[in-house]
Amino acid sequence: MSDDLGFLLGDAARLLRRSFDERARAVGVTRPQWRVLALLKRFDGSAQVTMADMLDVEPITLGRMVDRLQDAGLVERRADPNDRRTWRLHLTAEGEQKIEALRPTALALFDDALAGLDATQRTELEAMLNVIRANLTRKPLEVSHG
Amino acid sequence: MSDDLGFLLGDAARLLRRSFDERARAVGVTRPQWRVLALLKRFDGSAQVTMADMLDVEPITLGRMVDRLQDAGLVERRADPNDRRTWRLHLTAEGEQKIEALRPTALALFDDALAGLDATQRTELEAMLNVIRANLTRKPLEVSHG
DNA sequence: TGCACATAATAAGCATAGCTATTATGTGGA
DNA sequence: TCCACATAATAGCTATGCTTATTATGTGCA
Repeated sequence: MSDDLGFLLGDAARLLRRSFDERARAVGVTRPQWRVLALLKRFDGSAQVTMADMLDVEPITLGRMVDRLQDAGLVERRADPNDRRTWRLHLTAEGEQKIEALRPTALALFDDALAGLDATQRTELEAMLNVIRANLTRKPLEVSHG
Repeated sequence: MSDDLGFLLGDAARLLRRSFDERARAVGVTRPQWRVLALLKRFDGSAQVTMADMLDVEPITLGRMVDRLQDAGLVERRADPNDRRTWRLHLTAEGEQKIEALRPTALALFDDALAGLDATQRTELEAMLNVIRANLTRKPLEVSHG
């Protein structure tokens, strides 16, 4: 029954998020927030629309997350000197600390989640999830199949 | 990098939900709602707490979903004759129709999502996701690893 | 009987995430 | 120059899903 795969995927993802949140609560950052921080560490100074695109999330969704991250003092919005519409996002020192603080938590979680799967299986799983992600990611409609 | 697996899983699940919602919007049911309806078809008359348990969701989360499903006329709450605390949930005729209407949509979605994975890979994927789910599902603490 | 505890459901509050609509600003063409 | 259109961000609405707290009801024990 290939239906089960859809349910399974949703279940596994929800459990992963729940487990992350449980462990990370003390640090005060959720998994999606952590994703934003981690991406920002690599691409400091990105515009919101760029970040939203990289995370494959709607701009408004990212905007709300940035609201909260800014309230928490982890991220800063700075005006773009060339385009008054855009905000440039920057990690604060506190934001960087959060990322470091969460690293062991995240590693432990993935360790627990993937217990019982050997290296080969993990590689295969990663490949298959990449296929699914690619299949479902919004693409230019050239690839239409209708 | 096993970190990527965690992100990937979340991404794939989010994309799956988004894609389902896009396709199912015309029918007016979301993926989680569909899950409730589908489970109810198999276990008509279940109490809310039982349903929440089967879906591995908090009772309040299910309660809200039932609120909306009831408003939409797809589900009915009927009093339990033996226990005045509990509600028994029942599919309405309209609810059953929704399930039927969504079946081809769901099948097409899973087809698209899993395109490029052969039967063997799908079986493996299912097995691995089951392992992950089992690893993360709340269990009695006998299985402690601390 | 009556009190302690458990259980079913709900309430309030927050975070993620989507949709449509709106506002402000940038840009290209007549 | 000015108008049409595009783009960046936000607002309001809805739905999941979690946490803690509360209400109503059931049950076991003294």
